[in-house]
Amino acid sequence: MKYEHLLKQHHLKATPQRIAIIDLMEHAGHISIDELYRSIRKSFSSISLATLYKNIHSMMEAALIREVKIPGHKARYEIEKGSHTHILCKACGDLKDIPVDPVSLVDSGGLDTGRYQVDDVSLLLCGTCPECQERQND
Amino acid sequence: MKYEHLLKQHHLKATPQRIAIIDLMEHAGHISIDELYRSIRKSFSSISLATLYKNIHSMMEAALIREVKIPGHKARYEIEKGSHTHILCKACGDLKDIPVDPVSLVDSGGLDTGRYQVDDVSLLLCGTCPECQERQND
DNA sequence: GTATTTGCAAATGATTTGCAGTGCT
DNA sequence: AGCACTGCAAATCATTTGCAAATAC
Repeated sequence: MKYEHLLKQHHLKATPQRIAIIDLMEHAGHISIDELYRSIRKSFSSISLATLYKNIHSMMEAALIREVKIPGHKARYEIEKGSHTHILCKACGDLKDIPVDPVSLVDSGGLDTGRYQVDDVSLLLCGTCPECQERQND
Repeated sequence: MKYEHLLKQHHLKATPQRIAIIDLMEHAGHISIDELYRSIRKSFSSISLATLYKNIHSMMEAALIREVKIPGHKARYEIEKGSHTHILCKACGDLKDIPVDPVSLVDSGGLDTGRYQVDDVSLLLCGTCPECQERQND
């Protein structure tokens, strides 16, 4: 199983609980703790919230997943997969990825970062998705 | 008093508590609820945490302040003053503004936002500040 | 004068912790 | 076998709420 390998790469034991977490996260894209809890219980009814929290924590330490924080929303989590941009619909709350590397955008924009050594950039666009735009025209 | 005017512009009553909150926020730049609470009590010892929460909430609704969320940190709040960029030092947690408008950066970068209607952009750089870089060279 | 705001205390919600038992490697 | 992980319950921390008294306009 591929997730087993992914976990071991990051020096974490491959428990069924962790595999289920990664599996759901992979398919949901971005997911909050309580969405994760509700979904995971459908296939793994004995899992506890504490286990979820502990694993989210250790997987973040191991840099296997990443926390995405958005004003006005709960934190969501995504599998770490290189620098990309997020776009949020303020109306329906949907969050999507855009395959644009913010690092190169900042570099090409010639942004002056003073004497800071910058190693990570996050970019979030907020607006209205096509579906919600239509809905608002009623 | 200028803050009184600012509050009324946003249709909020100018109470001493609110003026003190804005005053501190203006000077601190970005501040979390509990930093705010600890600081504000020095000059306004009777203020309650509930009042702080209620006011942060109404000032956000009135778009007088803005919430800044950062992975691994508590939310901080800043006075709303046009689009700008944030830079965070991972080592000391210090957060600064950079006078660069992310909207124009995105526009000039020709980023494809599909059929989204984008009206707000936030950009966060993470790295190490000059002071912490030196400290790490010991 | 009226509607809003404040501060308290209690309620709720979110996250963390300790520990005994279980399971991965 | 040994150490890390799980699940439970309890502890802690963060935020919200209800309400009576105070205050802005």
